[in-house]
Amino acid sequence: MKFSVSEENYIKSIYHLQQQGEVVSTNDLASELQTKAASVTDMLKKLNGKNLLNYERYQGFTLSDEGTKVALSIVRKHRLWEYFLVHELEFGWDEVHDIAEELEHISSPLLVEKLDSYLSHPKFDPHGDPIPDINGKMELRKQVNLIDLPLDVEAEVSAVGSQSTELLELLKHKNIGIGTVLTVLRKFTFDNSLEIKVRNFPPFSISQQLAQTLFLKPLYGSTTVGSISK
Amino acid sequence: MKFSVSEENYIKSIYHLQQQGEVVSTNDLASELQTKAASVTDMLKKLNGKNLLNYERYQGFTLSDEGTKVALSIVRKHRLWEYFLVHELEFGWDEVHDIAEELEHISSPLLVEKLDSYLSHPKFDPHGDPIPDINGKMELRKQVNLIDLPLDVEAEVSAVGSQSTELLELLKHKNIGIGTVLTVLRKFTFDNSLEIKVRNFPPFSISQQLAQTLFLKPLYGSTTVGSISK
DNA sequence: ATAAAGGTTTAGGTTTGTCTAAATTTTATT
DNA sequence: AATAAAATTTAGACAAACCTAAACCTTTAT
Repeated sequence: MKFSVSEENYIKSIYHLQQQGEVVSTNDLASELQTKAASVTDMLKKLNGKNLLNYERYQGFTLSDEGTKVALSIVRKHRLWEYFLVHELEFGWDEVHDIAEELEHISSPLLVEKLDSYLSHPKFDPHGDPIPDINGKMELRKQVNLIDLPLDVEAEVSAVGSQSTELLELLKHKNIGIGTVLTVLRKFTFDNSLEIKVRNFPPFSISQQLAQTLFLKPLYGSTTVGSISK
Repeated sequence: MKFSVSEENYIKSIYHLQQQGEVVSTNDLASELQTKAASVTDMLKKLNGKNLLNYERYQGFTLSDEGTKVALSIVRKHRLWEYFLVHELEFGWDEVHDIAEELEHISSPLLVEKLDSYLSHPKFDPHGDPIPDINGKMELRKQVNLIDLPLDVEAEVSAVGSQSTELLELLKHKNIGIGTVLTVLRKFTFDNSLEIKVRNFPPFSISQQLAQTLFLKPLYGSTTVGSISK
């Protein structure tokens, strides 16, 4: 079955919101998509009619198994293209999101599989997010939020919680990226800022807001986890 | 300035029709785009309003300089992507047209330039068509239609006049592709069929219809030719 | 030169995806 | 438990891109 760009964007956003809290609300989706609640309701009816949603009016909604499958295939395309843009075309990891947002709607399934082979089946995109395989399965990194990382434990930055230009600019300034290995030296309760240490750099501090967007993998540990595929 | 996918498709089709005869008609464009004449008129008004056309009602139309610039940038993207699909992703040259038709609408100019560098600035796409550079300039092959090729002259197939599946299927069967070197042994006036010879194959015959779709470059000879760029 | 034929445009309508404003349902408060 | 507040849905409109049918030019043929 084929879907419009608009339908695909709704499906993908619902998927992402579901990662946070079980059920998704009309208003949350509207603000995620920069649109109005009334427009969301219209689209929900349409997607529900195609059996992509579990939807009861006024009660919130989630993706059906079928909807999840569609979402995962879009996420797969998005992350494979991001990988291509960064590792082949030499884009910066902070420049690729908008382009991948367009490329993810190219419809050829054969293209996706050829791209995947060409890139040697990467498991994670340049932001550290896992790339679903053709059946929707992906590796799950045992990730810890930097806020929760114990003192003096070495860990590798594996994902960032947002793609905003502002965040990526700050990370670039502080020389932090996917793969950076660091340890927390001190935590200050006054403002929840952290003093951290990166190899070859003097210690420096980062704010609570920044720490909350960084996810790390304590050195060693990764598991494969199932998902929808029927 | 940004254009919708629909606008871009109209611009590209007008460009291609102009390659054949000077001025383009509403009906020709409608049949090229598989749509109705009335829809074409609607879009013509829109494109004319954006100064992309030279248009007088009932009198046919052509692309303005600005319109030509837009067309060339779309053609550039289409042909670069085709090159990528065939030479990097290992698609067959007969499988890439529809995918490139989608990819050509991805808007990032930086992406196009990075792709061009990545591919080492190719001058011709897998069908033998020239790829415009960033200023719209492209090489022009001194091409001869197979019908017009003199007897016993060695020439290399450099372009095919259509992308129809039927044609490509037949070419595959006869082992003819871009780069194939052949000579014409005889011409039969009864049905205008040709007896041709390809190295390492016994001579075989091809029909007038097929010969008309093949363009060749007599061995050696290519020129750079200017185009819109102001 | 004029009528028929053919091509083009206009008029009015449809679908998709959006919107505002009003109505309805749920939730939160007292 | 009743009502105020907040969230959601419905109703009615709009723009883009398409359509059919009718009107309008241009070309062609007699």
